[in-house]
Amino acid sequence: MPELPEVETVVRDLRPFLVGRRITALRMSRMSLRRRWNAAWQKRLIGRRVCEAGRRGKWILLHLDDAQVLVIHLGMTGQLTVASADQEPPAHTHLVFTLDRGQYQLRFTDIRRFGSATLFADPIALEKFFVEMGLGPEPFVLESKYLHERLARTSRCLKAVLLDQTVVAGVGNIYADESLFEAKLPPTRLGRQASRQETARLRKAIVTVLNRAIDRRGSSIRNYIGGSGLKGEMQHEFRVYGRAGQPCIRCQSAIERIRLAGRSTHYCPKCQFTEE
DNA sequence: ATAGGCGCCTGCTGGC
DNA sequence: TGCCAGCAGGCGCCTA
Repeated sequence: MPELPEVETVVRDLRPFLVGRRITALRMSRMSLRRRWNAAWQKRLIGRRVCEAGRRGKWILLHLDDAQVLVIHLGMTGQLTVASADQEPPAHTHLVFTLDRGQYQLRFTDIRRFGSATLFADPIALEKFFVEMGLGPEPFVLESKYLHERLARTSRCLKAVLLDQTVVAGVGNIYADESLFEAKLPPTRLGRQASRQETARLRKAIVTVLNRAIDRRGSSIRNYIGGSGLKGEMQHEFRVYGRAGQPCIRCQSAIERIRLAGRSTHYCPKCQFTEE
């Protein structure tokens, strides 16, 4: 579910509630998450104060006062929220952090359990983790020259490349489709067939689409909610995602849906295939 | 080395 | 009404 705009919204929502707060207790479910939660981490977290909330790609970073970093990935159905302790946590809540005197809780809920929670000793260990997985640059500092180099050496289609977190961090299935529409490029075009001009258009489109989605607090299709429990509004402004059969907003052609890179892919068969 | 496919999970929807 | 297939915003691992 959550791509960069949703994760950014969660972080922005959580920041004022979390920064300066101390973790005084931690309760966890027996269900394992994708990256298995280590029971020994409990001891390392109690008594720590949150000093910063950040994001890298789709990863949420909670920096603690002793340099440890609690890293959370929302997978497909993850929710990270701060809520009053007197309201019952929803089903599938796997981690509950009591804050300060217990009036508020930080909760990690994840129906499908594709998400994860990991604790790193310090920012250096975290950086090593990102380097080892080859996490690509943030879209907002993505350079067209770099993107063109990455595209030039692959025979995968543009859709597959955009989903690859080692090329650019944070784009997922929705915003890949929306970015390709914005750039007027076919999702099926091979990476190495993309010209410099098209690459520049694509880079710009990604930034435009992600910023618009952040302004709308992300997309809530089924499970997504922000850090304060509020839904996003971007789903009302999709131009291709989930619009198969409906008219293109630019040329009225029916939006098509195919399977690409194992994912449902939406595009306009006319204006994304017309040479600029 | 690269690219495609499957598995991991649960819940919901639509067709029969 | 009930059942079952198919689908869902992600990623890691395996194989060819």
